[in-house]
Amino acid sequence: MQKTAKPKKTGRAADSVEKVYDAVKELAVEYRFKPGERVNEVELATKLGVSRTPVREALNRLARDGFMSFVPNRGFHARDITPEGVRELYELRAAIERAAFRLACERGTDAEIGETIAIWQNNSNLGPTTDWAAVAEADEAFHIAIVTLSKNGRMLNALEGVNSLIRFFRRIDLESNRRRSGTYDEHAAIIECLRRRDGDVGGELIERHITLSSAHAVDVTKEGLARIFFRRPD
Amino acid sequence: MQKTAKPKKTGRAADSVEKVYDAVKELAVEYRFKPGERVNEVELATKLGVSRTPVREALNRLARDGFMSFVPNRGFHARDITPEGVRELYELRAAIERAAFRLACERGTDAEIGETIAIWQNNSNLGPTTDWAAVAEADEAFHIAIVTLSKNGRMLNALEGVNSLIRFFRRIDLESNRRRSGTYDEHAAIIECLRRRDGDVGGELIERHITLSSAHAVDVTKEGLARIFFRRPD
DNA sequence: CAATCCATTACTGTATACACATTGATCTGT
DNA sequence: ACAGATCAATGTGTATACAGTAATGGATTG
Repeated sequence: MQKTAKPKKTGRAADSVEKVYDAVKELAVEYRFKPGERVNEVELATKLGVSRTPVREALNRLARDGFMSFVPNRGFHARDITPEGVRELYELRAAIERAAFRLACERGTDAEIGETIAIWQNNSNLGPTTDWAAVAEADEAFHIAIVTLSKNGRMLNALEGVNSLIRFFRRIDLESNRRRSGTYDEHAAIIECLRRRDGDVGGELIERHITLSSAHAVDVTKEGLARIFFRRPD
Repeated sequence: MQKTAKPKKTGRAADSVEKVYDAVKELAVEYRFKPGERVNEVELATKLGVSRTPVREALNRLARDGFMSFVPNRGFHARDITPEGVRELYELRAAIERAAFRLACERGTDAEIGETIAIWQNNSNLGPTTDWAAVAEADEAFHIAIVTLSKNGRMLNALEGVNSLIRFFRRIDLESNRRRSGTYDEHAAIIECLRRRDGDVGGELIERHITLSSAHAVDVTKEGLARIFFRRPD
């Protein structure tokens, strides 16, 4: 009997909430829900092959993550999309990453810093490409790597939450002409500060690096709206 | 028929989750659950007069807030208490407040800044007191007021989450001799920077102000442990 | 024709039932 | 006495039922 073929004969799933959470989070990250739209629990439950109970538990989690708003007797509604919201997220990200960079310079071992630099050098060898999803993924990984060096799991956790909330916009931002050019040099300068363990200068650099993106909040929001409403429903 | 006596004749509560969330969060904030202890769903549900369904929904929210950890098939467990965890929270708080202070200096109107200063002056007129809960509350309000001026709701939200996670320790910290003395002067210096809209200097001050507390993480954790395990069960 | 009212439909909120997993105490063989 | 097996008791995970609330659409009225 193959293991992957059948989900075993298990009478109980026992991890439905996690599965629903991951699936719905993915939908929410990509704005598959229209902004402000009510999320129908039975529909979602049916589509995912579970009952409403685990769906509601997952939605409660997602609400605390910032992906859903909840109105009593009116259920869960997908997050909105506004320039202010995007700007605020970028500003929070900048705050976390600046502080984390300074801690990383204090706490990262030589080996860890060297490893981080090596990974960046490999990833930046992508050369010219049009796979923006891959570029965005590498960018996110770069920033995560630095915050990991801060040895502050709470900051890392908070950053991951923010990242999932802005991922949709970050991709748009990186695709735009404005950011494409500068990103490499900015990362290079940040990496150089990390090598020198210059937390003050590097912290300022990374803060500005991110703030530059927050300045485009209006543009990426417009483009995001277009993608949400013009894409094929699939 | 009195209104408060009976919860009306309503057949459905319709806000059980909110009530449970608030009640259990209060317990978690004050460490009424022993660190790591499994939270018994039926027991909690019975005590609160509801069924397990809203209890589990509330616990799922609290898990995302950082008050509970969740292990499949083993339910929800109360958060741990460790010096590293406390330190990490203070560091995250410092990161948010520093950035928010700079934004507050840019974005707060003269009226808002004046109002914030006035509130602080009033609150600092408490004089010598031993009502540490009130002192801690005023302290938290002071910091919240500044972050509010940043006009960044996401930062404010994140800070409120962190605040609820460290409130237990903050009170201990403020009660200790170490912090009691310096706090007033530090706040005064920060307020003066806000008046001058000096975001850079004030940001550094507030960051250091908070980092000073993070340096006591080990001490407040020890004292916290003692209070958790030695207090009367009530 | 527009606005309002009302009945019907659709959806949410909570309780309960039951299957499965874990836990821990008792038993067994050595 | 003790490590491992066994089994009952406890507790979690999900589905379902039902009560109550909002949303919808058509009839009614000005």
